Amino acid sequence: MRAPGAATAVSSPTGTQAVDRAAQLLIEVARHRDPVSFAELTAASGLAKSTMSRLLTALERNGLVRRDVAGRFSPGEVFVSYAWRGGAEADLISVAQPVLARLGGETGETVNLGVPRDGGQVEQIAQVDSRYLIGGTNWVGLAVPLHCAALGKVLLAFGAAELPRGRLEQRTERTITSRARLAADLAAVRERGYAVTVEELEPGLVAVAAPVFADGGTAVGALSVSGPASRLTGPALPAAAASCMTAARSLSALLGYSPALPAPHPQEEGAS
Amino acid sequence: MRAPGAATAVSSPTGTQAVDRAAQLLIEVARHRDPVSFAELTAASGLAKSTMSRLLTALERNGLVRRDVAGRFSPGEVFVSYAWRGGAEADLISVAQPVLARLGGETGETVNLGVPRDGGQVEQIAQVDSRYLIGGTNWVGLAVPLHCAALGKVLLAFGAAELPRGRLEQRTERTITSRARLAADLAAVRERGYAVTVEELEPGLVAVAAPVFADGGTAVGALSVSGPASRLTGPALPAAAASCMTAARSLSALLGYSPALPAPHPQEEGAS
DNA sequence: GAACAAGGTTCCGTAGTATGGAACTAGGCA
DNA sequence: TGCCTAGTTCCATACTACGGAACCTTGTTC
Repeated sequence: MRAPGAATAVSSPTGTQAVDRAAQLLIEVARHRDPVSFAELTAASGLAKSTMSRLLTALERNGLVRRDVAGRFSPGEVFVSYAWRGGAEADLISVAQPVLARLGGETGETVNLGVPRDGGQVEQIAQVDSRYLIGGTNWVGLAVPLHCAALGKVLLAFGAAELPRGRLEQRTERTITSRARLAADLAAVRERGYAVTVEELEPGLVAVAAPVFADGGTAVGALSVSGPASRLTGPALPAAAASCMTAARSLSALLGYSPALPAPHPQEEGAS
Repeated sequence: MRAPGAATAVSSPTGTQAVDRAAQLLIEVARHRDPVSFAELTAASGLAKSTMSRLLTALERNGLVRRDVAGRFSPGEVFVSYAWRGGAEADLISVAQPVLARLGGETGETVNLGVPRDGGQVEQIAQVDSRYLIGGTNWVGLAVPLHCAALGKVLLAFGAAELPRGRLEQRTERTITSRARLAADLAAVRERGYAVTVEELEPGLVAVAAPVFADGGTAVGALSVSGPASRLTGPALPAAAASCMTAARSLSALLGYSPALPAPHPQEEGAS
């Protein structure tokens, strides 16, 4: 049990070497979009072939990974079953909660996590309330049109949602209802990295939002900071946006997104 | 390291005791719809508290489980990230492939795996071809209306899809276009456990389909056997249906569905 | 068609690591 | 305040996981 050529001495006096190694293996497999080969895993972990073989066999026996005919590994039934079970949204909320709370603490404004819904809408699935007396009411469960919400614009800009056909509803006099103007706005969103809506959804309501990426660079949701136009004005707006982007990046990192790899240009073809 | 009171002697000379135990723990957590408590896990596994504590800490450290404020455990970021990444469909296909192959071998007819799609359609995502010269062409990627496909009827009957608004398209003269008649048919589907379409989608095409449940009893897809009306007639039809149901049950079991628990009545309120 | 190479599995002696009991700590309750 | 439940840390023990080497299987080269 000497570890002479081990890649990095983990220096963990935890008493769970085997489990840790197996867990890392599992993560490696789960992270990859395509099946991973035995050799790749061996190289990545720096473990002996024999150890790899034992660990992978154990994971396979338990249904945590599967081995295709070519001998490459993908996530097993346990993962597939989990994904189809549909409980992932509830778990996303609790993964996100601490991040939301911190963003709320920083800005003092209403914070929301939004995900795309069928029918060209975005639904708020988690919220932290404003610390002010005047602020957002409870929006959890509420779905609003994509084109006039900061959350929605982010989802559109980063390819997490598509605009429905038909006319764009004019919620206020400042709502963008021209697809051309919206496309230009979305380009700006991609450029800046965040979206802004100023009284486009409701008079007096201002919001900023930033994208949340899952592993692999897919945008899966967005984080927003909303408040009354009276407070979110002047320098407060970009400040809130900066906090929002930082929080969104933290959440993305929690979901395994490594910003190092691709580039924040997931969707070039524009929105629908 | 004696295992005196161990629940069941695993009798595994595999050399991966710790990993196996951790894997079982992880599965236990992933299977449950609600967070699981430390005590429940200890009881379920029969392990010592100290061992549990170490294993759970290791899993938590690696992001495979999370611990909420009450100390209960849910699947961790690795699972959440996997689920949102969207690769689960590709994995479902490969999990299902062996089951499809066996069903194809048994019946000789075209076998398909279908999942619900937006817009009231069902898409075939995997297929095994008929062994006959006349049989289904390649339907993978093809989406058809729910109400006139056996796969679609199953999805409707078991709550995996909803009928879209608007008129039901009349594909053939035998297509069911009355919502009342369809509802009656769906009730029969629930009763029998499988759906049948006789020339309702295309003249000469007969199909049977049975539901696939994921862990927790949610219907996530359906398995079908299709062939020309000339072959799938008389006793061949219920025979194919029986094989189809058996295969669907196998696949459900692979996905962690335990038929023992609830009851095959996931949706009482009818379709849409 | 035989020798070779690559990729994985099995075997095996070793000692490091995981083990369970007990002691310990932290809350909740009366 | 003291008891009780729930979980973590400590520790000596010996079992389990370790890595190297031999072995097997499959595909490739000449």
